[in-house]
Amino acid sequence: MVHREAHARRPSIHDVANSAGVSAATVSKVLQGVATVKPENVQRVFDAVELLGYRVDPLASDLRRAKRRIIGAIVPEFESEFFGSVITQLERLAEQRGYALVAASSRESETREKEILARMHDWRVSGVVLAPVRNEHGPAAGFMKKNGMTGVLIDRVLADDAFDTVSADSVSASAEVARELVERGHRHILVLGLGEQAATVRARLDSFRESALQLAPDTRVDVILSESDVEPLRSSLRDYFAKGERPTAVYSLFLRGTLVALSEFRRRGWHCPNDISLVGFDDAEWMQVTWPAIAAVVQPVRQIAIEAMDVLFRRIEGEGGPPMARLEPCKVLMRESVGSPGSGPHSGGGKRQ
Amino acid sequence: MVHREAHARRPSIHDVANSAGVSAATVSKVLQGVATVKPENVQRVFDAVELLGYRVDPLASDLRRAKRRIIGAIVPEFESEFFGSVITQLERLAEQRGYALVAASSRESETREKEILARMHDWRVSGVVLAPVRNEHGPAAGFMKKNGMTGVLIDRVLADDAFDTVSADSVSASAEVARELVERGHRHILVLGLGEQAATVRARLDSFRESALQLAPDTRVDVILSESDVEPLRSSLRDYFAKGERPTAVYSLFLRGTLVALSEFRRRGWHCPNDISLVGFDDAEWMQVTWPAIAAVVQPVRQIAIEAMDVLFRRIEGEGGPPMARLEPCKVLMRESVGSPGSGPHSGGGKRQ
DNA sequence: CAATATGGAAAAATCGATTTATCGCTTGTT
DNA sequence: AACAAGCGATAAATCGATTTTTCCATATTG
Repeated sequence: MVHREAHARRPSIHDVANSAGVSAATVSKVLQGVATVKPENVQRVFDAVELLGYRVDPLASDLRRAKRRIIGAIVPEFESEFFGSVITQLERLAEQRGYALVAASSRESETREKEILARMHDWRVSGVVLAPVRNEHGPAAGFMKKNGMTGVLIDRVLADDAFDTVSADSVSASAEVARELVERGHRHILVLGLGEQAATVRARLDSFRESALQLAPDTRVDVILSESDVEPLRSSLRDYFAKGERPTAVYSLFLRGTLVALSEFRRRGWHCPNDISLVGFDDAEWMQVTWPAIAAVVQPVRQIAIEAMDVLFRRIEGEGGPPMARLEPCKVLMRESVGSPGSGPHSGGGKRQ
Repeated sequence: MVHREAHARRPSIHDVANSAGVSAATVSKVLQGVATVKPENVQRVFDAVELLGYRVDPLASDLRRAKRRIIGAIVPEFESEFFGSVITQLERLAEQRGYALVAASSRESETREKEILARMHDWRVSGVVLAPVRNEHGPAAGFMKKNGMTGVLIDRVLADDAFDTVSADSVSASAEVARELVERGHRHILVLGLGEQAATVRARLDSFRESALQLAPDTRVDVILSESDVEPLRSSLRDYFAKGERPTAVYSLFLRGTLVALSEFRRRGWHCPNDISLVGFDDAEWMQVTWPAIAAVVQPVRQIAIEAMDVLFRRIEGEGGPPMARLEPCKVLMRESVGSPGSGPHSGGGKRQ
């Protein structure tokens, strides 16, 4: 009985109107809950909707309404746990407000980032949550500003004078990591960072160094800045160790750095935490099950998403005022990969001189 | 000079028409490359487009065209590397064909899966790539069939009589894992599977068992089927070991199982591969850098995405014929977590009796 | 009882495009 | 010179909704 409907055209509001014996305008009003419709007609419309299995076409609807109930989200990649959960949370929050989330990945390219943004502008999205590849000054942000788009920048950003920003308070977290390491006796620490996002990385770095030096002025902090690709990173690290450098701890400011550090340790036969300690910025599910469990700074993903959506919707609803820069606190989980220096075979034997 | 444009309404095709001194129809034709327009007018239109910064509204355009150039993608979660790359690839392929990809996550809920599908139907997407939470017989697939949507099912599916399917050839891969383990001397193997996706898991299991028994009839294959949540899985595994079971190898059919197995080993002080060997279905970036590197079955993500999009677009373009079921070959990477049994302290001491 | 107010619904305009039908003008044919 | 054909372009219809305007009854008022 329902069979022949399978391939028929979907019913439009006019089909419903015909079936109910009223005008399309009345159907629209009923579905939007306008009160000035006779109860009898309301019933007829609902019956017709039921009978035909009608559902409004949100895109056609939005076309007339001028603003589209779509939020765009742009992240550098889908593959990571972090951005994966960011998208999940944003999706949840957008849907809660009756908006659809359209997600896209810039694949770590600023050019693509701008193209995607242009496409979202074509789609007339109501707002955009952008996790920029690099920082808040990229071409994408420029595009948004130029075209008067409303948007929020998250993650790899500092305070900005054009957009609201929400990010993890990696500065405080880095200070805390410094404290944890120094208190355990580490005085020679290597920090791994991404060279591309100058300002944010610098902030973390400065915070880390300052905090470490304040607690123990004789602390030596080495820094390797690299790209996100595995290979260049790996070779910088290899060169560094080949020079004979023997830090007692490594703090990686990004996930892939943690991974590469770990694999370099492995290649050299060093074990955490006996030979060297390791802390990574950004947590991952595997870190707590490997041996040793890897210490990590956990970003408040959920909170970042909530705040971002919150401020975004306030702007969409027309709230004015200067851009706000939110920093959400991180949690620092000191797991087994961190210990005191000097207990392992390698650091015991050949102390840095 | 561009300042006051910032907050103005976006130019429509009529604005371009006015500016160029032609009709909207002509503008449309020029932008679509229809040849029957005087070169002079073509130029005027392009100039006006340039001047106003006009871009077509793809949604309004699609409204008239009847079919929308949108592909929907539904995956159980965004957080995993696997589905993350699936989405990335699908996005790439859709864009290549001039379509936009709209991705959503079902968050491992069949109810939500169906709701999302309904929403995509509301959006009048041209096609859907669905990675079902459970299998090809869920309510979502039913919905698609009932509403005559064109779609491809991927990942957790077997051949289906209503939809094209593309998935990793986990059956052959499982047989290969069985061979690798048996050849190394393993005769007591524990397999961890997800209980929810009965058919697919059963297929892998049967293939594994059959292959193992054929090579060594005295092989014992234990099975634990669990949900995807960490805790129930962990406790089943714990109970199993508490009973005194001492398999020499574990083959986990899903990523989280691998993770949990690893953490249980750790808790008990067992090391891979000396005390027990471990192979996981599904590879992850961290697996090759931890110690030991974890052996894994690598799914052909890229190939799955390519084939899925390929058949999807053929169907969109109207190609008929019976549904096809594609299986893409996996790669089995035997890393350090796999060895021969009987060399480690625990298995050497208390052999299973 | 005529004039006005009002409630409810239909008709028409609109959103931003595409597509079809139509029209005016030039050119070619006889 | 008259008519058909063809080219280019425009007007109008359309997609599926929402919103504004109009309209017809009935109810209220003077």
